[in-house]
Amino acid sequence: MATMQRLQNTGLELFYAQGYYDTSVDDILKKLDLSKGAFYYHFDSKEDYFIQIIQNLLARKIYSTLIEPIEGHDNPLTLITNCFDDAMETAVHNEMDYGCILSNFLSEFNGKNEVIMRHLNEIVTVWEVNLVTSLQKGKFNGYLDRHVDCEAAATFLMSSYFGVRTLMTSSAPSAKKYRFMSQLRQYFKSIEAKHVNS
Amino acid sequence: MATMQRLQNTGLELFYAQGYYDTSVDDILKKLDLSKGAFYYHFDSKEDYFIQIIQNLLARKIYSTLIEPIEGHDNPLTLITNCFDDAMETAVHNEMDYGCILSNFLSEFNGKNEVIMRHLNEIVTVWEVNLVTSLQKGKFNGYLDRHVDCEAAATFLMSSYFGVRTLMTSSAPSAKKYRFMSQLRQYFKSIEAKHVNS
DNA sequence: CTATAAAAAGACCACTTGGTCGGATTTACC
DNA sequence: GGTAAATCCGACCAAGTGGTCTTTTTATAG
Repeated sequence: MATMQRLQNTGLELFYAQGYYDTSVDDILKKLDLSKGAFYYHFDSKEDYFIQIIQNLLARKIYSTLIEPIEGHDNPLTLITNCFDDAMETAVHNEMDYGCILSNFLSEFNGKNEVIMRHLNEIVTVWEVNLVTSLQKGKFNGYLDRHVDCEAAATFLMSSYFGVRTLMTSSAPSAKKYRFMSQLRQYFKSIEAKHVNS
Repeated sequence: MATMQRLQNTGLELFYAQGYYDTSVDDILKKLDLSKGAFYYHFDSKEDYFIQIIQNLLARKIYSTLIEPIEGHDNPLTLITNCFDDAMETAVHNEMDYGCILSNFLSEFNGKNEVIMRHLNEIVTVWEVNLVTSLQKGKFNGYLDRHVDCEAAATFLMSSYFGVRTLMTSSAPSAKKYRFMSQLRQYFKSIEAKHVNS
């Protein structure tokens, strides 16, 4: 694999595990047995390096785990339920789970680095837009109650997901997941279309 | 005010705004016009310093804003609604809002410092216990539906609050708050007691 | 084989980090 | 006033930080 790819991959790994400010360029270089020269040949600075990681790796990761799974014409509530369940199940079985990458970076850079924040917020917006669209389509297709505020629902869903991933890291992730999912279903039941059929 | 108090106060301030690892002892000392000697006379280390801040300031702060307001014999759903609304309203009007302190620290120290994590988790647990108790009492008093899983509801509430506070920092905090609250009420409507009266 | 550029090495730099320590200065108390 | 303890100062240290720069290796095309 090309040096640049390896640098980005282990960069994301370490930044996720230790945070951006607590991970030095030397840490990454040591792990890959590379030199300063190799690093600064490919990247202008640590910040430039991180931004490229965001765009190349983080954005795709969020897309494949949180956005792509909810695209489709089925009931969005079902899709979202399964999507969250899958994502959390992966976290439960991951011994090195440190919460939602995106959420962690948001709180790490908030108020400290505007440039990086813009890139992170872009990803958040993409997720939000896709969620809203999915919910609106679901409403149009008769899965959701007509009175549901889709923007509000999207915000609520994103919030709860970010939060539960943080909470899962503190203790008993499996129990947290189970409890969260039960209440998510409860919430979904309250916004799904009341079937006036039969 | 005593030096030790000043150190702890501005310490919490800076750690909240810039994060623990990106705030140096010198930063704090410079802001207070104090010397290294003063600092290390009062505290053994930066970590010891932070732990004392957690126990003396953070714990009280969480208690007064998130725990104490939901104690009482009224409808817990109303109390929680008002509590969250107040906390978020304060954040909206705070130009220097960086999200929920507790949530931020959790994601910063997760997987990096077990000692500090234990102290943070303790606060989380206290919050959780109080929420569960409050909900159970509400169920007993006929405010909540009999089938509600109070532990699960507490996890869900904590998650969503942590998450929305993170989301609020990225953009449009006021809108995020409004949307969040509307869906929180929606959720609460689904777990409140179905009044079979009249 | 050779010329040329891409890629990587690693010594080096100025600066910051958490932490130490001997001494100076306040403060409290007899 | 004297004295002892509490408080604080600030020079100093080793280890690390992001970043630069010259040199060497490696690949590639003629």
